[in-house]
Amino acid sequence: MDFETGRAEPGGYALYGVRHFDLEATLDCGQCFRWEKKDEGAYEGTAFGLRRAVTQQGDRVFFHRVGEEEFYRVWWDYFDFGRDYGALKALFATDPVLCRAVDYAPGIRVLRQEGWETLCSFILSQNNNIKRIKGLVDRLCSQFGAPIPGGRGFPAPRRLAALSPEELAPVRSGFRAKYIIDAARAVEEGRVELEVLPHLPLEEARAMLRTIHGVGPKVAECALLYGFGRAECVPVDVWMSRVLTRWYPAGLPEAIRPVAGLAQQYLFHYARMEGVTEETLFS
DNA sequence: CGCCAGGCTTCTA
DNA sequence: TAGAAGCATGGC
Repeated sequence: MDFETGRAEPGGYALYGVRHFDLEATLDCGQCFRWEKKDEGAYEGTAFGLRRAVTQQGDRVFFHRVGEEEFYRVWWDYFDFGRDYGALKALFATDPVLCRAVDYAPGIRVLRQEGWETLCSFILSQNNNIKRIKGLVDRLCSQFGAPIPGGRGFPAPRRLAALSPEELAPVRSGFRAKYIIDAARAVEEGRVELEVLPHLPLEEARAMLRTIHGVGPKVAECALLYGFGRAECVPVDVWMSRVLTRWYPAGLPEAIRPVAGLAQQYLFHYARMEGVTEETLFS
């Protein structure tokens, strides 16, 4: 397990002896869009209808205004504590390129986010950068999400299915508005069953998601990996495409394929590291 | 196949 | 500081 002890303390729930966990790298590597770093260094965000703050100092992670019950019901899963990242990284260490990528950002974890929110967020993400995606998700929630203590939750499919593109215009999502509406209607009408996506044979899960207008291969892989727990899914953007072409022309090693999506997260972050150009990276 | 569509951020001159 | 590039998908 990736922490030694957890205990309720005044004001929240604390983990001690946390390993393979870098809050900043995890929340800032393009997999989630509803967390912001506050001035005091805390990350404040919303997931599963809960607005919370999390801080990390070394190997201590503190969940503000969280009790033990909520930690194990919500945040344990969200931060992927059910997975042994020590074992994962031992596997990745067998591959020289992955070894370097993991060393570059050893505390990255792949979050287990809510499926519907993840699907919508990655529909909005297409042809966009992280800063703008955060703005779009924020406006979508503040205008259509149900009130929760301290903010708004992510709008339910039923709420969005009833909207027209004109009503979604204040979100300023451009041509993606009609995609969000189709996704919401697909869920409402039962054309897409979110509950089965974690268990369906992978090709069927992909095909089901791609019946939604505006969901292509990249968005489908993102939703399955980040929102439906499908660790074998690999979103291939322009950076991952370069990584795969240069270092894995025959594909990722067999042993890594069941967790290829997690490998992807380290490789993607490494490939995009600051100050590195295509020439230095691929020389 | 190639091009364009919202709109915004980031990169480049 | 202006202008260009980039982004993922679908429609033509």
